[in-house]
Amino acid sequence: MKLVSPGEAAANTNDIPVEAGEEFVRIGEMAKKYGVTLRTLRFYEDKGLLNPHRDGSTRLYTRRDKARLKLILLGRKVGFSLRDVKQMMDLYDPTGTNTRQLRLALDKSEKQLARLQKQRALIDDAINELSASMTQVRHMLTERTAPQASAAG
Amino acid sequence: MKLVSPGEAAANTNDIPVEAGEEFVRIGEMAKKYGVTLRTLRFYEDKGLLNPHRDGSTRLYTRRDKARLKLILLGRKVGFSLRDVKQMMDLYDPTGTNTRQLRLALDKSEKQLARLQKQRALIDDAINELSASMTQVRHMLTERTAPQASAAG
DNA sequence: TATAGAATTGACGTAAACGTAAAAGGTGCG
DNA sequence: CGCACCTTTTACGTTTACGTCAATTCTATA
Repeated sequence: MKLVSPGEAAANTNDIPVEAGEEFVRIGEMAKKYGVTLRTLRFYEDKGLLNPHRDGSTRLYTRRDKARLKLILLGRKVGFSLRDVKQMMDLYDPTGTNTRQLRLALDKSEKQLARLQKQRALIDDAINELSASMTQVRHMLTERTAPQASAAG
Repeated sequence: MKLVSPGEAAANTNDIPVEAGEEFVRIGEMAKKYGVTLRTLRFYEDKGLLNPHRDGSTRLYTRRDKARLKLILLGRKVGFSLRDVKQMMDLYDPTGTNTRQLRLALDKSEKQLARLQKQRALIDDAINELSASMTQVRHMLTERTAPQASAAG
């Protein structure tokens, strides 16, 4: 199988397919296009999140893989683990309504949303405590008075 | 060295010191009092954050150790690493004004505050994105129409 | 004394998401 | 032809803060 001519923004010596319908991309361009490393793409594949075609041993990514990768990255952005993402994607059925998949996604999303809100609360707490102790420390730095138990060992 | 009579809220078979001035506490009570595990206390010691006395091989914690532990827990609460905490505590000098220590603490605190605020921003982003995609999914679940690229694989 | 509970050290395991090195195969360009 | 790149697989390393045994010892109490 032979690939076609070099693409647009490619720093690739090898051939790159940017032709018509079948759009094959190799790992290098794929990585650049989505701001991930080669290692990451191979890792995702190893975890069953991606399944690029092969030309011999060379990975060839299609827009299907791109869509999946987008989902993975979105999932990670909102705090899902790769396992969660995989679990949701594994339910995908191109022939159905994907009700089960959607329900699972919604379920996980609700839980994740709760986690995120809890996290935000924790961070707010931390910010407040930290600010308070910073005030303390500043006092101790300006006034040379009685030391509180704020930054001493 | 012999310890004294059992303490207040102790489920301890062994002796526990709750006498006058010198207040020695063993690892079990220490852990309960601060809501950490034995493993944690030993770990902190291993990392040089705590230095309890010893009765033979038995660790004996004083209020000095309690103060340090409080600081460690506060540090962790606001997101400092144990290394940071140690670095700050190592500068403690009971004979001086601890200016260096305080400055370092303030410095680290400012950076940590920035990190926390960045984190909060990220979490807010995540919450927004997640909420949006949840809305999408809900739509897809109620209407059986054209599937967007939101939860499909 | 037997037993239960507390303590000790040592050392491997865990989680997540890759990083990084190694050793090697393919390929176009000059 | 050979170099410069791209790619491959394998596999150990990293980070942080402990968890989880395991084997052993110490002590007090029944």
